[in-house]
Amino acid sequence: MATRGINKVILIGNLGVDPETRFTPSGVAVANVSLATSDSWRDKQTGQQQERTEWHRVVFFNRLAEIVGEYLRKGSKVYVEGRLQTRKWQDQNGQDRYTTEIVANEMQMLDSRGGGDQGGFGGGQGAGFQQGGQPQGGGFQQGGQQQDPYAQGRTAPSPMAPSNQPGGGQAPGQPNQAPAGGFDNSFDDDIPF
Amino acid sequence: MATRGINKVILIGNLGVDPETRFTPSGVAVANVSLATSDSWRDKQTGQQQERTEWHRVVFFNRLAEIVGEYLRKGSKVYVEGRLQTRKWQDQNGQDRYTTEIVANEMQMLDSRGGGDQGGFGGGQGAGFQQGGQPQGGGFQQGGQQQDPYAQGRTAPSPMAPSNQPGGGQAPGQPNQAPAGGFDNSFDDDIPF
Amino acid sequence: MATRGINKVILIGNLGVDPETRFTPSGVAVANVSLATSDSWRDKQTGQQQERTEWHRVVFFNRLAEIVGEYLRKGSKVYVEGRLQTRKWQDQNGQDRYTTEIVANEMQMLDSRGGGDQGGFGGGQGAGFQQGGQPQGGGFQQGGQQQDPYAQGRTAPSPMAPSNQPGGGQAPGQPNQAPAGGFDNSFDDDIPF
Amino acid sequence: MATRGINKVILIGNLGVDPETRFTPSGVAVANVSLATSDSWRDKQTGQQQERTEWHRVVFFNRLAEIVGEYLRKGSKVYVEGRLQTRKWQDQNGQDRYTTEIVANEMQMLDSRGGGDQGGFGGGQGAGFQQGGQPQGGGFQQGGQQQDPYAQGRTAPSPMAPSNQPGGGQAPGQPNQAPAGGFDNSFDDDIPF
DNA sequence: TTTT
DNA sequence: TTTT
Repeated sequence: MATRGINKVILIGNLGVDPETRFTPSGVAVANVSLATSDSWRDKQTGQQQERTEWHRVVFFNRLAEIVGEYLRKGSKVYVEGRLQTRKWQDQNGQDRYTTEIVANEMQMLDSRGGGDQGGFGGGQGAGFQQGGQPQGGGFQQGGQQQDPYAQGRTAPSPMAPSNQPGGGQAPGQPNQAPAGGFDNSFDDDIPF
Repeated sequence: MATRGINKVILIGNLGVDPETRFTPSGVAVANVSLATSDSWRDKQTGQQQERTEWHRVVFFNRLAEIVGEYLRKGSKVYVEGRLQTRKWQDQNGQDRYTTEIVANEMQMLDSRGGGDQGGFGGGQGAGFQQGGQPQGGGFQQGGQQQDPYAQGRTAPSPMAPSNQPGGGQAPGQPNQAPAGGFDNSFDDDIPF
Repeated sequence: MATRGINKVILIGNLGVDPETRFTPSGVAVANVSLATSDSWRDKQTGQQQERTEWHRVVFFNRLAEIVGEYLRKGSKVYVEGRLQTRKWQDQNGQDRYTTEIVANEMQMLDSRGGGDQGGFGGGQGAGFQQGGQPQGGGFQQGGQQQDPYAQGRTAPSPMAPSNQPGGGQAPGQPNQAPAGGFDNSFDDDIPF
Repeated sequence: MATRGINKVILIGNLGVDPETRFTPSGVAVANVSLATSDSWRDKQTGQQQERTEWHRVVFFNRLAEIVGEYLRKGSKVYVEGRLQTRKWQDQNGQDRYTTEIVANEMQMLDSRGGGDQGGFGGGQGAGFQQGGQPQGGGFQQGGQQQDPYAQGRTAPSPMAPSNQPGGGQAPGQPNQAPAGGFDNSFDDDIPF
């Protein structure tokens, strides 16, 4: 009921890839999104126009995750409100790694027609959705240490849906959209997202 | 002048340790702070009271950094507004690592007497400070890849801010963020902050 | 379930007077608060230090209202998050008037000991509270036109708890904390709050 | 330089009418905009779908005002960040009136093609603009009491106070907010904006 | 009407 | 590592 301190993030940006939606074993929908925000400014020294893009890893749960999976696409412009959360996980060498995500509790689509590079969007201009309770996701994401380095942005299971199978990849039969097994992911050992 | 997208963070929390303030070779003040925000809620299943603390790495530049270094202490309660920024750096194995920070552009002290466990605070209740321009810090923090795993929260130079201490850390006179050879930091190889 | 557009206000300030808490006929707790935020800056022309205080009318409902009534006092420092809402009402000449309020959905006490000029505060430093659902207050505040010019900050019934008594003043027997009947309020006919 | 307290508003909505841009006698550009945000929810009692639109009066100064005047149109979808400010003015009976506005310091266009019902928009998807200093507008809007009831929503009827009167409105060519002599404005005596 |  |  109570909250001590404020932890609030507000983003407006575009999806870098299609959302990855999956379900936890307990049936909770989870969607991961990579969101770009860009700053541009003129360098005072050189007078050059500068631009930097910041990529944000955003996680949605429950109904919000389903809406994200259904309506958002690569390129979609969205408003996201949420809170910062840093997860700890271990890479394949057993070393601790940290990934900071925005756990969304509100989302608004800012495109007229879904914005992405794919059609079939049913929403209008600026449809918005909220998520009630705090600590979403059935608590499984509050977890401390996770053994799974795989994450959004790769064709690999997400850390949000950890699976400790040795050979890497997704155990068959799991309600996960990620492609299964047998692929070499050694190239991205250190990539947190 | 222009900004595409919104990237905004609002935090109210307490400092976990005293701020680390230093100056870049070009004379820009930089302060690092570790800020805790806590959520508490009652678990619906067990009825148990739950609490989770989230730690945020916050970076201040210029005048804001000086104020932080002067007035904030471990335990201080502050309001911080800023933007999210993920830095890439390499650990000693040459592997890419990422650290997400809040680059502050506004700060307000929310203690009556500095709040920390140390006295000597000159501020009153709720003194506030803002920072004008965007991309602060002379641009050096916009950098892409950094070689330096050292960070705030350790008695070691931060990647943001090399310090010239003799006994380990940064070699004197080295105007860069690279780790100075010869000191043992193996204990924190994987700690991004 | 859906929201179109974003309407968000974030305030940190001090109460100008004790909160006014009352209950609607249907039993919903309502608290009104007058919150001050101040800007200070140096005038570029004259070099003079300038200060301006902005007063905000904040409304709390349900549990949040009860907490406000119990723990906040004149002088208390609080964080408030909510949405803007403009109410229309009619003055005694039947002319339309408008009052803009912040309908709070989150509140955090930022004092160590309640901060106000009155004791008996049970909270600690930074106790926080949220309110779940949107459109709070049982919907009665969504109302269009209200006949009641009385408002917070006066010893008079609030527009939030409208009562259409002809002679002005509070009808006896209503579950309202405001002082009842027989007082002259003609002097503030045009004051919206 | 300092700010005591936080006074922040974040809106995403659509313009109800074309912006009204003008210049103060000292040459400061000022743009007024009426922005709609809508909430929709399902009534718990009746199960009926409910919707409410909130209208916000937003003021832009300087460069931001010029951009608004040039690129925004009725229907445009925008992100606005600013602070709340309540102005006091007197109606023709000498009675004090109050109008609450959002003084914008950041604006982002969220349409692909300006969104409004008029073409000619040069911006892309999500062009953003900020305004540096605080107290914008040359200080004239910080004023305490203003004698001038004229505001946005005249020359062009505001959605808040629509009046399609032919003879009313602002005298043409008058590039300021001062009351135009000898014109009948009795019809909107009580309209604060 | 607050706060510094 | 903070705070309650």
